Amino acid sequence: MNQYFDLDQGKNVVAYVNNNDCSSTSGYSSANSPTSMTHSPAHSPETMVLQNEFANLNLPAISSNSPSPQHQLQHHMQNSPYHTTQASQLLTNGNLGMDIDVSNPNNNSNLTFGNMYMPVDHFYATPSPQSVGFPTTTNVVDNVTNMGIKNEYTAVLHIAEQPVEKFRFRYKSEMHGTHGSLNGINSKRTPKTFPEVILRNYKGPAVIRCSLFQTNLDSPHSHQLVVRKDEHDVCDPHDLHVSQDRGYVAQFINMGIIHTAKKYIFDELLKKKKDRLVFQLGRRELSTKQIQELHQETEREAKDMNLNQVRLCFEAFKIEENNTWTPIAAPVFSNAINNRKSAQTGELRIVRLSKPTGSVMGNDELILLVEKVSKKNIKVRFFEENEDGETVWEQYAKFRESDVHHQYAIVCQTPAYSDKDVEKEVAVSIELIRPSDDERSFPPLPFRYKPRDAIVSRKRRRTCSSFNSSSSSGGGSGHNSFELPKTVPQQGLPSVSFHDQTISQEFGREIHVDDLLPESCRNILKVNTSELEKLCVPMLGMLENDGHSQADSSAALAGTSSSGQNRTSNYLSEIFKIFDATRRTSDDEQLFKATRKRVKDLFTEHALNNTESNDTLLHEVISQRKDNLKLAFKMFQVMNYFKLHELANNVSNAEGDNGLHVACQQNRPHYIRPLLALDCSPNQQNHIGNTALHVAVKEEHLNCIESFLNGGQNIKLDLTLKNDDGLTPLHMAITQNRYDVAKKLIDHDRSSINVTNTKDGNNALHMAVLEQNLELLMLILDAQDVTDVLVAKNAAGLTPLELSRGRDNDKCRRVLEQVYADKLNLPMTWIPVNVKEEMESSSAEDDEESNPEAPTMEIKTEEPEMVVKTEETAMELDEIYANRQLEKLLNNKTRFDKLVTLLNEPSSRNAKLPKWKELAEKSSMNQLIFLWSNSEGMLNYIHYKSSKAEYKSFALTLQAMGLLTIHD
DNA sequence: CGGGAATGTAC
DNA sequence: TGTACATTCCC
Repeated sequence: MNQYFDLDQGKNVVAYVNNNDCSSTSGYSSANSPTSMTHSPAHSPETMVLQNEFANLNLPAISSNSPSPQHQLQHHMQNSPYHTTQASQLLTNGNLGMDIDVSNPNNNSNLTFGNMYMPVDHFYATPSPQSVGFPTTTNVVDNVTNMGIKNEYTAVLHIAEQPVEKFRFRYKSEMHGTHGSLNGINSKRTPKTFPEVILRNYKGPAVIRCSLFQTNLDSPHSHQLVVRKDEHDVCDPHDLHVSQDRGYVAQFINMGIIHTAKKYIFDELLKKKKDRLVFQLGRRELSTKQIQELHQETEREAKDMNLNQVRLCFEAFKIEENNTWTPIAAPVFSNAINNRKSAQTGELRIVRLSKPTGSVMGNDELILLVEKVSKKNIKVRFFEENEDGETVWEQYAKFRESDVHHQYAIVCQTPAYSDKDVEKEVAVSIELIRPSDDERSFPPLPFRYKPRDAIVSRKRRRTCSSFNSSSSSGGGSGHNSFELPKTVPQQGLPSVSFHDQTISQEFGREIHVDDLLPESCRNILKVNTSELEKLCVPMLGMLENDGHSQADSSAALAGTSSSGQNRTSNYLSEIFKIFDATRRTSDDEQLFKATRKRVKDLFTEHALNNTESNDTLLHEVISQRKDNLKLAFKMFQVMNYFKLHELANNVSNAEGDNGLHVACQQNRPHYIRPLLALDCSPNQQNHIGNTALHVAVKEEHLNCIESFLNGGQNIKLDLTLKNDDGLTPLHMAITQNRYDVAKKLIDHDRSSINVTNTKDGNNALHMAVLEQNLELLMLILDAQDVTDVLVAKNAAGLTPLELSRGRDNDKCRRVLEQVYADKLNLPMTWIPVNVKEEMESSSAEDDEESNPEAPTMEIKTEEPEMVVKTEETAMELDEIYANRQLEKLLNNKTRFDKLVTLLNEPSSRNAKLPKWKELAEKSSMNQLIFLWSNSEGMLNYIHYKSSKAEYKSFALTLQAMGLLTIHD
């Protein structure tokens, strides 16, 4: 009667019993319309079958089974009050007869699992001939003391493998095609595991049943637990036969969960409950009253059933000789299975932060992009843990419900950090918490609190404090080596041109200003100051009368002039005047020192008066709206002359920018080398963590980048510095898909490719993969010793290769797989000049958008050196090129078909030999020829099954035969 | 397979 | 009419 089949295709320990085919296939179907439910189940076709099938079902009273520990626990936690109440009620009522009280207001679960196997139920509810005698079964030890309250089965069901915690429930309309199955919690790609139970303490054959239950009630769930069986989804319950020789293990394989649509919840639930009751009652028809009560109960349950959470119920039965099913163990329930797609139960994840840093003071606006959350049920937790993983600090971000945007973004304000006076950045973590189930996002994202000082005092320290120190040194007592040049420069004569002087002498080398200046500017410095002054005056606005003495000038300068521009020009003019005067009387060391101090003070004073921006003269001179080379270089000259390097070195404005930042922002590369020579630090990070190089990259000012990188050997550029977005300049270049920029950076310092960003832990290679930028990918792979980059894992624990597999990123994946496979460092510049045109023409024919990685040709023309390769490399390039062409060929149906036709033609060498066979021979695949009947087979082999070597060889052979490029 | 988006429905 | 959530559809 029962049909059996092995879930595991015959070799598994258990057999699947399809015991209610009919009822289950229609169980959830929408065809099962509301109206069909009005039928009395007793007369519905499904039930008829059920009845026939289980006509002899017997539920013998298992006298006196006190609950197993598991059982007890279960009920203790879930409905113990009811259980006892119900049981005693049944006992005391004594006249229940056929009627089970299904309307017990106490609890929705009148028909709980627990109680349905209680002898009292059976005693009163199933007075069928078979039941009346209820012989104690041989396998169940009867140690009743108090019927109905203490049940005990000796046999015990044990869950050996829980189901996964999260699983996508699918609607019925989604059930075509194969989707994932409900795996065990320990399941991996290989080996897979499945929910599994073991029946212990029992001898003889038994059946283990698995069905879908609600999580809060001991009642079936309206969703369907289905197993795919020849085109049909068979609904729960699912029964598996177990026996001693199989170790009593039941593994439930290949199950899916169907999300019952709202409108069918009631119907499905009612149906399940009816079926269940009928089964328990030994298959007799239900009385009208029973049905009525079932309806009411179902209505209640359906109203607030958790549709996103289910659990599995496992039961064990013994099939008696008369084909009655006797429970032999207390039912057990799996952990909850959550609907992966629901915002209420799905995984929490922070996809991205708007910025990875904030002030210790808190209240910074932070935007989190997140996976589906519900605004009423989400928190953002900031926390800090010590080495032992103990939480030492936590705070929640502030936001309102309306700050949760469309379930996918949260705009919140950072909490203040516990210690507002930290000296260094503090690394903390951020996670999402869903209060309803205490689910957390994983992994936590790093966030850095920046010291108050970093913002405020960087401003003060760098600008003001350096000024302060200089003014406080007013006594003239040198406290700093800069201030006491042992030798006063003797060249301070008007006739001495700037380019005779050297700067950066500390470096033990000489940089001639000449070298640094653009051709066009050189003779500027030859003009004397008064001429120069004339030149700059019109640009800066009129100078005040030069009647000020040095003593009173500062008041006048700082004074009331309304425009900042004007003030600047006043200061400049004053400084220049001093400069000129000093140069004329340069012999006096004392005078030089005094003058130097005077200049410095003016410089400082000017910046301090720029209360808004804190810009220094240097900043202003560099960043004028209209670039004024003469003025700027004059400024450099002054600073150099007076040895004011420390001013240039670390003076930053309110934004934390030094002169280099400004130059890069304004795209004025000609200032970069002079500034570097003046010790303006290239590694200084402004208030958002950007170095000047970051700025140049961000603005894509190539010339600036170049100037930087060519700054000279003594300039120690640190390419590993990360800005507040957690990115190095290289990372930014990749994000911006700037091959040219990235190349310059990598050429300058290869080691910088190993740096991971602090945003998501990706390194340059990861990022190139994400950008799907093959050129960049190759560029990075080309760097020597890329092993580290290849194996580095990002925050999500993925290597670049794994990352490339994640998405539709075929090209990158293939390249990476190749590289990983044979640890061959592919040359990055892979397209030799001689094939460029060909590439261009053939790729032009490809649909452009499907070819985002199509090489950008300008890159190659811009970088002629990259295509200059040794012969050896050229070979490799050929190979790569051929591989790539072949790939294109195989992927393009039109061309593929053409090639098939072409190769089916007879060989030119031998009319009896088709071209494809010739090809196979030449590419050393003659042993495989028997596999194919024509060229198509061979091409498919090459496309999908060939080894790398075969593929390569085939590509080269095809190329040699001139067949690699086929045009439409 | 999973991810994502379009479409539908109820407030 | 707009929003959130449900359902279906699609790659």
